[in-house]
Amino acid sequence: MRNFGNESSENYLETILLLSKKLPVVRAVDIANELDFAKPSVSIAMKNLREKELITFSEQGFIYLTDSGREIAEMIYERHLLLSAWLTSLGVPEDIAAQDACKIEHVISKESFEAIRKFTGKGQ
Amino acid sequence: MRNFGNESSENYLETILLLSKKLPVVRAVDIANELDFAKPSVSIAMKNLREKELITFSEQGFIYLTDSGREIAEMIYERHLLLSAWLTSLGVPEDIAAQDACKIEHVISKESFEAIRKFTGKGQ
DNA sequence: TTCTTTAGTTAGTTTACGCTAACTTTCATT
DNA sequence: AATGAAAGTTAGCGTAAACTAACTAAAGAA
Repeated sequence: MRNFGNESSENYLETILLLSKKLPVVRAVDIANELDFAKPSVSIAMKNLREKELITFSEQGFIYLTDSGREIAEMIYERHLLLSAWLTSLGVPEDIAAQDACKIEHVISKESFEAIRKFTGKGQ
Repeated sequence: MRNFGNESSENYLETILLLSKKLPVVRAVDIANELDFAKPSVSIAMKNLREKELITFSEQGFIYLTDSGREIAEMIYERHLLLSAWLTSLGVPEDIAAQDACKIEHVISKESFEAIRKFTGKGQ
């Protein structure tokens, strides 16, 4: 039952990807606002992500995904989109579907996700 | 992203229900063996569950679900069975389906679970 | 130029939830 | 009766990940 540490990191990476689609640059404070976390929480999380080489900082402190960070972020984001679309198609209200997708996306196996993808026919 | 404390408790309650179907009585050590946790971890978890009035202890130290504990345990167990059957039906290997169900069952909303149940037609 | 706001960091706290080491109690066997 | 295994508990540790308080540094406005 113990947290193995991936979930929180995955969530930050996904949020960075999301914000990079909406904003010209991503700063720690943007992430804090998006996730409704305190600034120091984000600051420390970014330090950890940088140590794991999943993000880099520009001179001005802007945050960018590395290749490996982007790979994780895109995987999670894809899961998020597919899972929430799927739940919505089953009649779950959009906001609840999104919330659930946000949880499931971090715990589901590759195998199960691929099975759902094939099943929903939204493959590749 | 913080753990709000339910997941671990739910898992213990589900395990107690499961063991009560297999064994004449359930002891802390049986739970420790089933979950592959150390005895003190279970001891402390049981103290917490008792404080929340989700289990009781007999004189001999046997563990029983209260009505509210059983309600949670049965809800989670039902989710487990349905989710793993569903994933298996999509072609996910049984052990992986069971593992995933074990995670998803704790984070999915009532709404989404009911939607899946209706969809799979195994409802009520 | 000085003052204020904004962004980021550092230090230290909290809660959850695993763990080991070491203790007691009970019970069975020699 | 003594030994030893099994069950449970207590005390204390470690880690993850959030938090607040309080600092620095940069940038804009009076």
